[in-house]
Amino acid sequence: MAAHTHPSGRRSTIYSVAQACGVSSSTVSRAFTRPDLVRDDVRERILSTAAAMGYRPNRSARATATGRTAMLGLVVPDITNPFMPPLVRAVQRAAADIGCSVTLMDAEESAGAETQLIGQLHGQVDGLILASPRASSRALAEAIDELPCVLVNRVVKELPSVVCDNSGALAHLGDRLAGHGHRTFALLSGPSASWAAKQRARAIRAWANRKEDAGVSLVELGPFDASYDGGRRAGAALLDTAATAAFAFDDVMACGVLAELDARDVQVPMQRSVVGCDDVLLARMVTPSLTTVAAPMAALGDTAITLLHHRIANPGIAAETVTLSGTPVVRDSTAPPAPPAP
Amino acid sequence: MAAHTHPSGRRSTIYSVAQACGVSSSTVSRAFTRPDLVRDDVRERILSTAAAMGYRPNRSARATATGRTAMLGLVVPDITNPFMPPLVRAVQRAAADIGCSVTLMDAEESAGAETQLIGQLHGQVDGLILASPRASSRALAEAIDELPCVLVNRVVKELPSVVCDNSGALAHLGDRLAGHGHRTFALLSGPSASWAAKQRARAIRAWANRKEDAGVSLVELGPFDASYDGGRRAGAALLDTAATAAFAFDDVMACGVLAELDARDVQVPMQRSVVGCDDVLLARMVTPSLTTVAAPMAALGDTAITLLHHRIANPGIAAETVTLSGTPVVRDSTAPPAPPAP
DNA sequence: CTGAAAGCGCTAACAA
DNA sequence: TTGTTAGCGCTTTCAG
Repeated sequence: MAAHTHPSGRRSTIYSVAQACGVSSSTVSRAFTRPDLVRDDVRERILSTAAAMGYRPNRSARATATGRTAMLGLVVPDITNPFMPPLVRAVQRAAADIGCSVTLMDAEESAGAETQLIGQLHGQVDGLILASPRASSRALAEAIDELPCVLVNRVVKELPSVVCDNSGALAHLGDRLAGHGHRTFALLSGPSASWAAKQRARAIRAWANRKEDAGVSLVELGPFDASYDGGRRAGAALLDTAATAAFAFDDVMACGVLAELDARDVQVPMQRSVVGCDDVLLARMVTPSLTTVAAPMAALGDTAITLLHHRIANPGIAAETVTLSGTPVVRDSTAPPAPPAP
Repeated sequence: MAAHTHPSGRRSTIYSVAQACGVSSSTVSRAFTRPDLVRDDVRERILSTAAAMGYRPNRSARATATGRTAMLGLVVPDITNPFMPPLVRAVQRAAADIGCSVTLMDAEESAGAETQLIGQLHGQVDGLILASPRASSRALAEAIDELPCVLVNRVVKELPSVVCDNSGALAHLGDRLAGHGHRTFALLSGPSASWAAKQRARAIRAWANRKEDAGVSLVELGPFDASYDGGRRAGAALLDTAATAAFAFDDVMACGVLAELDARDVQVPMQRSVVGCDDVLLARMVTPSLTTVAAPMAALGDTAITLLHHRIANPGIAAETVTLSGTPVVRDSTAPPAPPAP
C-alpha cells in the first residue's frame, strides 16, 4: 500500500483536500468538526477524497487554533504498583469516549517528580488526573496552578476528587471474621503519609470500636512500607502478637505477609487469616488467594473523567468530591481461627 | 501563590514576555530554543521575567511551527500484563532524556484496536514504539504508514526493532537443571501467534536437542494462554507427563502452574521444578519465588528510544534490529528432582 | 546579536 | 450552506 502522502511529497492538509474537491478550506474543516454544517453530498465527497488522499487532521494546528489539545494528563506515583494499570486502562477508556487521549506520566515514587511532571504538562493537556499523588497539598496546588484537574484516591481542599471508600467492605469482612470466631485483629498499616492508609486505618479502628462489646480487640502494627518487603516485615510483626486475623494495608503488602508466614511455617488461613485491599490481579494469583476488597476501577476512571470533563467545560466551578465504595471479595486467605492449642 | 496569568487574564506568550522585556518576540523565542543565539544578559533577563510571568511555551503552537510534537506514542497490547509497566517506565525515562513525553495507548488485548490506535496517533506524535504488537505484519505496516516507529519484542520485515533473546539464559537454566539430575523437561508453550512464544520455544527445543546425548528429552505441551488460568491448565497437563521440570512461557503462566501444582498437592521445587520468563515483579512475590530469566527492561527502553530518535532524525534509514539478552535468575522454584519413589 | 515578517495547519467569526 | 479573512503562539528565514 502506497504511503498516503500528497504527490508533492508533503502531507495533505485541508487545503490540498479543498483544492481536490473544489471547495474552500473552511468547508473541509467543517466537514470534519461540524459535519452538520455542510450539505450531505459535499461532506461525503470531502470525506471520501480526504480518506483517499490519506488526510489526517493535524492535532497541533487544531490545538493552536482552538486552545484545546484533546489530551489529558494522567500522573501516577508508581506505574509499577499493580493498582495502577487497571486505573490507567479505565481512565484511558473513559477519555476515549470524550475524544481525548491521555499522556501518562510516572513519577517513579518521587513527590518531587510529581510536581515537576505536572508543570511539564501545562499547555500540553486540557486537564489532569492525579492518582493518589504523594506531593504535599501546597506543592500540588502550586504545580496545578489553574489547570483543570481531579484527584483520585486523595482529597485536598479546593480540589475535586473521586475516592474509594472501603470502610463498608472492610467492616463486612471484619464481621465475617468475627463471626468465624476471631477476636484479636491486627491492623498492618501503610505509609503514614498516605491518604488511603489513613482512611483504611480509620475505617478499621471504627469497626473494631463498634465491636468492642463483642470482645473484639485491635492491635495496631506499623506503619509498614506498601510493598512486598514491607509485608514481610509486617508478617513478622504479626507473629509477635496474639492476633489471629490481620488487615493489611493493601494486596501487595498482604502478599508479603503471606510469604513471611509461609516462610515461618504458619498456615494461612488455618493459623492466621489475612485480608488485603484493592483486589489487584495479584490477589487472585497468590496462594492462598487473597480475601480483599475490590476497588471499582472502571467507575473510578469514568467518574474521574466525567468530573474533569465537566471542569474543563466550566472553569471555576466548585470542587466536589465523589465517593465510590469498594466491595468485599472473599477468597482463601480467611477462615475460622485454629482451635486453641491442646 | 497567585495564578500565573497575564494581568489581562490570558496566559502569557512570547509576545507579552517580549513586551515586558523590551525585546522582540523572536528574541524571546530564541532565548528558549536557541539560547546560544542570544546575548547572555538579554537571555537571562528574558528567562527570569518569563519565569516571573509564569510563561510556558505553548507546545501545540511550537508543534505547528516546527512540525514536531516532541511526543512519542507507546502502544501496548495489554497494560495489565505485569511485563508492561516496567517497560513503560523505561521508555518514558529514556524519552524524557531526549525531551519527549509519551502518550500511552492500551489496546486492551485487541489486535484491531492496535491498528486503530496507531492511526489515531498519526499527526499527534513524532514516532511510535510498539510493544509486542499482536496485529499482523500487513495490518501493522499499513497502520504505521510512514510514521517512524520501532517494535519491541517482535520483528517484522522492514521495521526496526529491539528484541530480547532469552535463549542463552534459558539454556543456562536448562543446564543447571540437567546438572541437578533432571532428564525429562516440559515446554509449556505460549500463544501460537506470539512472536516471543515462538522464539522461546525454539530456544528450548534447540537446547534440548543439544542435550539429547546427555539423556535430556523434551515434551511439548500447549499452546496455553499467557495467563494465570492458562498456567493452571498447563500445570494440569504437566502432571500427565513424566517431566520433572517445566519451562513456562512466562512468569504469569508459571504462577498459574505453581497454583495448580499446589492445589494438587505436588510440591515445588521438591517434586517439580518450574522456570518462568521475564522476571516480572510477581516472580519474586509468589511462593516459592520463581526461577526465571530477567528481561533487560531499562536497556530495552533505552534502545527503543535511541533507535526511534535516530529514525526520526534520519527518515528512510534502513531498518535494523538490535538484540539484547535476558539473564538467568535462580530462585526457589527449581531444585534437584525428587529421588525415585521407593 | 536582534528585529521584521512570513507561515505552520486549522478554526471561527463574519459576510455573502 | 459556503467562502473570506483573521488570527492561534511559535519558529525561522532574511535583513540589518
